[in-house]
Amino acid sequence: MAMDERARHLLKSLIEQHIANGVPVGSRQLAKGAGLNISPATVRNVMADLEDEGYLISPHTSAGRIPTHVGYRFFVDALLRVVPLSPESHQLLIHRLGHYIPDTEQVLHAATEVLSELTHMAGFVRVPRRANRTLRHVDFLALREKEVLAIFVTDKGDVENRLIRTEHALSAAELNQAANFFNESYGGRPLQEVIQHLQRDLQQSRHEMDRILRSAMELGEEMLEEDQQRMLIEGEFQLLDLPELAGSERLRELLNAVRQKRDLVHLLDSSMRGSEVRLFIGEESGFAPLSDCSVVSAPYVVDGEVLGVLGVLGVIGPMRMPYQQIIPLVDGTAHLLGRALSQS
Amino acid sequence: MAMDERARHLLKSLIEQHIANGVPVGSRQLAKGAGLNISPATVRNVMADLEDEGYLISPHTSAGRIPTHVGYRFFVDALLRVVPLSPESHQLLIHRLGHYIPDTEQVLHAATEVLSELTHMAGFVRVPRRANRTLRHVDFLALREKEVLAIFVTDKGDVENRLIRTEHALSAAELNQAANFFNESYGGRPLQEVIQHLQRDLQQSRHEMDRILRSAMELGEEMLEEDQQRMLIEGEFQLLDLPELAGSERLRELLNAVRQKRDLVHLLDSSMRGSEVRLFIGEESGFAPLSDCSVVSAPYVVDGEVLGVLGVLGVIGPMRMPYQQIIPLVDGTAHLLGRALSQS
DNA sequence: CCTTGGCACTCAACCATCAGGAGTGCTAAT
DNA sequence: ATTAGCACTCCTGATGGTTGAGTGCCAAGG
Repeated sequence: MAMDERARHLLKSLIEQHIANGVPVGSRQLAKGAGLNISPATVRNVMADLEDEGYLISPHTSAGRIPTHVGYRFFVDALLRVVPLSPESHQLLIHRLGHYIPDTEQVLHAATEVLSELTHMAGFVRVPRRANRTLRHVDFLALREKEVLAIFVTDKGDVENRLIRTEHALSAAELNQAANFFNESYGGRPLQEVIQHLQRDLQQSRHEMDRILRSAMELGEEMLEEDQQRMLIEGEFQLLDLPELAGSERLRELLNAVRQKRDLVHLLDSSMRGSEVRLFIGEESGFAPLSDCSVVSAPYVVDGEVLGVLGVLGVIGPMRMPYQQIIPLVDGTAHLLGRALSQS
Repeated sequence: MAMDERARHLLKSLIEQHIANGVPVGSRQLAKGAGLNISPATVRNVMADLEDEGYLISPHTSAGRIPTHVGYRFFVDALLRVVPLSPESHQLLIHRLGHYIPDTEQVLHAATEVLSELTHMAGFVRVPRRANRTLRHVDFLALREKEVLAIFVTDKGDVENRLIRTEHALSAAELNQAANFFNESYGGRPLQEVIQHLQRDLQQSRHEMDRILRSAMELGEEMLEEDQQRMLIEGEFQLLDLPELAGSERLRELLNAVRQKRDLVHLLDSSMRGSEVRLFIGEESGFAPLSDCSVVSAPYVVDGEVLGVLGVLGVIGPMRMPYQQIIPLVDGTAHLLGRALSQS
């Protein structure tokens, strides 16, 4: 059964009130706040219906009603009118992300921080996948007697390094030769391809220099793996003073879960397809510690949609969050971050 | 006035009981627990004296007594007998830090984690100062049209990189030449010296290539500065379920302070001189958010005392912590970490 | 049929009261 | 100097009544 126009209005008003105050909303309050000229009794009838249909729930007999996650979902899908970003927020965003900063890390960090600051919730930025990186340059340096430092550089400017122990001392000349070989054979080729090649070629080889190459290959693998997992999070502590979560146990779990990041990363990667803001409200995330929270995420695109690189960012907060403002904020941040990382 | 032998014993017993249970200790309890054959009334007299002298305090009229930070200080200085590390803990330490891992970051991380795990408190490791690093190698790579990636490597295997925008496109040959010049002029020289030199030489120059060198110099400066501030912290959340801090406000402050790290770093650097475990109990740290906490820290030495490198590590927890076990644990971790980082 | 006032009912929150227990300080006797 | 005894304080938990917000249902009125 389709919902009554009036019922929709009341639901909307109820959720807005609850978002604003955080307390359950009663019929008297709602009747007044909704601006319709109807009595609390009528409102009660409507509320009872909404409860039957799963949009509302009553914490206990004599305490108004609060939205369920189904209610919130209906609210954001059908009732919510997103407001444009406030000028101050927009200014701040531009100021922090609007101009070119060459260091990727720094930009990602700035984005995480600004999300957390403006929303007073936990902000996160998933480090973009760079599956299509190509190898730009490799160096092998002899640091001490039997230690070689391998340095990998990709065309995107990612640099990764690792110390490798060797069984015999290797001369600078030998290492140079190996690096040259590496650069000539693999320079400019996709990292993934490089690794596959190496994996085949070095299968049985036992030569010392090949051991170095193999270690180097492992390093390359790490580079691909690592950013599979990386995610910046800022402002988790803001979650500490959300009254709805304040009760001990769940909060600990949540913070730990956020710290672990693993499942979170999973959840978010699924939301990377598509180019719109996405919401996970309460249980919708299918991830227990987040049952009381909502996640608002948006993918961002670096260097064009086709060959480009994708990432996700967003915020984690209570279900009761001001979606009208949070959504455009997350959206705007995603656009700006994408642009900041794209500029050549 | 020197403290009575019996008073000392009672103070010791009281603090031990309080550390074990977390609740204020009354005269009856204490009389029983101390093993002396005296009545609660006598104990009360002694306790009253100890309170007058500032070692104890009574939360309210009819609730036993708890130690003040002065009491704890006297306890650890004069009464505490440190027990040797438990075999299990020792095993775990050895397992996690006992063998050589070439990657410094990884070792530091492992140490932080193991501190937090074994103590159930927040563990931290201050990244060692490497003021005496020398420059090992420099690379300049043209990534895109007008972007140069500068890579610095020190003799200790630290690698740092930064993207530099240039006004004109520079050829690979030009960059190579610059890098060669750099490596030949400065390779093997202390980083600090390199920077000073560059600062003098590049003062007025406006040539594009010199701009790159100047950017490179700034990168070098960052390398020196950065690890001035760096510190790893793990397990802050463990502090969440300390009943004594559970009360909201202070905890938020503490977590934020820990997050900021700045003042903490200050505090710890002061404790780096000397080679022993050091304790800051409650207000002693002179750092408000830590008023309810104790910090147990120990310096660690990498590559020998004279030319070596110094760092600090330790834990942050409630004043009421089992010092007898925490102290040797922090001490042991410091030794092992020092050794793990020293092995060639 | 929808709306509304009325009414009985429920329940959390607040408050006061009370008993019990732990602990203290003081005093007087040993 | 030690200790038993005692009066006193204060926290804690249980009990119970009151209040106020809110509900559900019903019956009357548009």
